[in-house]
Amino acid sequence: MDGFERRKEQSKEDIRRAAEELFSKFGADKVSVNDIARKAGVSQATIYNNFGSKDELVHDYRKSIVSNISGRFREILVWKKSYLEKFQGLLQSWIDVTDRYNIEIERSGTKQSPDTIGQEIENSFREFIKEGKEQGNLRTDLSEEALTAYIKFFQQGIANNPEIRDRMRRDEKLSNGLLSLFIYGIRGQS
Amino acid sequence: MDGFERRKEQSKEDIRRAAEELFSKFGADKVSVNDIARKAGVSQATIYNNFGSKDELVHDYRKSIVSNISGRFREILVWKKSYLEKFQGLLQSWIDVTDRYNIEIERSGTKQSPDTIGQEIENSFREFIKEGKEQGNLRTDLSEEALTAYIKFFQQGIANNPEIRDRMRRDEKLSNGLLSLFIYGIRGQS
Amino acid sequence: MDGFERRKEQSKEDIRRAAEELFSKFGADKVSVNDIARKAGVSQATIYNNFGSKDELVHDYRKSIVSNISGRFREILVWKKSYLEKFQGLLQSWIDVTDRYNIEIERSGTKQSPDTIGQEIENSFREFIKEGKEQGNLRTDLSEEALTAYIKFFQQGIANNPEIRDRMRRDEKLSNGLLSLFIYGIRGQS
Amino acid sequence: MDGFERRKEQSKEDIRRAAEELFSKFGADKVSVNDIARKAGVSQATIYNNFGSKDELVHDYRKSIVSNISGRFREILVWKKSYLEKFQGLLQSWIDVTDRYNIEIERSGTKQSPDTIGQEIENSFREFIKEGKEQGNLRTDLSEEALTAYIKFFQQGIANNPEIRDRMRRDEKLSNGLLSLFIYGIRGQS
DNA sequence: AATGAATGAGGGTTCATTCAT
DNA sequence: GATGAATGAACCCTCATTCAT
Repeated sequence: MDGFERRKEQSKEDIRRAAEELFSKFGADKVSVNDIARKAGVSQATIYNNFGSKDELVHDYRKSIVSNISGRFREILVWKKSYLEKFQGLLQSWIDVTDRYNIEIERSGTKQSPDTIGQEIENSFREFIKEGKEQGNLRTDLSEEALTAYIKFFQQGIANNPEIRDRMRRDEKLSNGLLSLFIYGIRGQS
Repeated sequence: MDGFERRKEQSKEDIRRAAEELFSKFGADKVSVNDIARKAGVSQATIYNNFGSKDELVHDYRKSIVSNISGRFREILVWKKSYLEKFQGLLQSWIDVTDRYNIEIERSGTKQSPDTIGQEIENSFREFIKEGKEQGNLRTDLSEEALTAYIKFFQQGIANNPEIRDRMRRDEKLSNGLLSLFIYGIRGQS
Repeated sequence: MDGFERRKEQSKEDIRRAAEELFSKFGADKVSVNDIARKAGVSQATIYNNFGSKDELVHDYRKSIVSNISGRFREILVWKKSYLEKFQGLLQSWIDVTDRYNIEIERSGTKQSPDTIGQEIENSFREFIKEGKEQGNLRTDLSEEALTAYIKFFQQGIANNPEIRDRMRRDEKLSNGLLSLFIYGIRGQS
Repeated sequence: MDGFERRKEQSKEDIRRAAEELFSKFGADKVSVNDIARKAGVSQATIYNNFGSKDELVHDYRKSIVSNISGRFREILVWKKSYLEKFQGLLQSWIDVTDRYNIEIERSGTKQSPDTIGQEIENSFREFIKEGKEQGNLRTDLSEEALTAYIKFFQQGIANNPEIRDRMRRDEKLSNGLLSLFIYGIRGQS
């Protein structure tokens, strides 16, 4: 990659970074192309040269999240550890990614592109659930559907509540408590 | 209240109703003041005379949700039924309200007002948890904080996933499955 | 019409007038909404309030031309005068309208709306041709198609050549010459 | 001409060709420099290196039309054929060129350069008219001005109405009809 | 000499808000 | 008190043009 390409990649990366920061802070809807341009130190036109449209920029942003998550999750799923430890790993990964991107769980019902992020997570967890059931780590009396929804609630809950994420990081008791709740429910281990 | 004031209240109520319908259908961001005015059959200016700004109209909308929820929850909390039945009642209420208002979980980081809706729900549940612990219906080994977060995840999960709400309504197994998961977690009843 | 409506109509008429002047001078493509707004002494938004889009404003402009022409032509077609005098009348009308609007003959082949102006003129002339043939004022050895095209060339020729229009107005000899050419062609009266 | 210059000329010719194709298809206004660059397989900057500005490129395009027409016309004017046949030849040439370049008749009032194409045609025809008058093929009772305008109307009529050109090519009767009209006018040969 | 990248100026359009009546 | 009309600021996007390499 010579000087030219480096410069282009530099700009593109600057834009990406600026977009990431702003999108994650305020949500893509609230961020204008102008905002991003200012933050990246380029003109609006440069953004269009590099990404074509705001939509594509948002797309790129979401794709980068997905790829980030996918990578982390794939790694964890092959860990040689206990099911619980893996689950903790997934949760921690999820918290990290969520924190970084301040992911918005997209509302369905709009004409937006499908929620690729949620989809990716769901797929990963689905595999995890199958494994858990097979290995006797999960209840077998419930449908995959119910388990998926349950896990989804957790995952989204973490995504949507930064203040809880915050407290989890500082307060291990809360972290463990939630994990325990997840595993044993509100009734607790008998 | 004389004729004038009655008419004024009439307009105000029309606006409120129009706003509610549109906000709940498309989200406050996607609805313009003009949209509301047309739907309410008044001029935009009338909206400003009555509410001062769009922000205040949104505020009003959110407050009406809160008061709606509060009422329902207060009723349920004094039911003479089992803890579980009450919980089911709360959940159902929450689903109903969520469906009606298509509640958006507000993101922090913006200059918006604090998430009054979530706050209200949280308060109600906090009381419910206290009661549950006292009556031995909930694990006592976990902090109120953890339990609150857990319940919040559930509540938001239902709010944010209309397709799951939908399936719950049609498929009692899923509904019961999720309730069971909530109560006993993924490990299941021992 | 009270003060309110008058004000609105005032603005709308101002905008129309400004648009007409600019469109006719530079062509709709070269005129921006901002140009019109400045000339009309209103904000761009006002134009959108009144016309919805630039396209509709252009539409309105073209429709007003058509209706202007139509009226004039209809009047002339019922004149109790000789065929030639009528033709002169039509031509003069056409020159006047063309001068006022500096009509662009739209290029076919683009996705623009059909050339309603040309269409209207053509219709009027078609009727005129039929009458001329019936009354023995026009050659009957030629197809209506050929005659229509011939007349169209004349009409467009006048539209597209302001400098000729100009000279025609000042120099009756040219005017009569062209009329004679139209009637007897380059060979001349035998 | 060494390798460098040859390559430069190559680029320049590529650009010209691309511009011609696009201008003639969509009109100079609707074609962006980028469009041309992509089609020519060069960078936008190369276009500026070779032509200085888009305006000059348009200029160049129009000049090439003029030179094309001029050449054809000059050839025809020295034909050893009847006046009518020559006229037919001119007309046919004009149709061909018009079809190839999809010539736009420029509107006055803009800051564009004068209509060089029309000017060139006019000059050619002026000569032709002089010849026609001298040889008794044209009426002598009319000013050169009127005759020129008459011919111009025809020429522009053909340029501006592709659908008529089309029908002329397929339907010899229309073609002959128009020629006859041109020669004998609407009154017809006595 | 050719290029990839960047840009300023301007395009059409929307919207929350204000103001004269 | 309600309204019709008007508006400034912002939004996304395009394009002719320039400049470092």
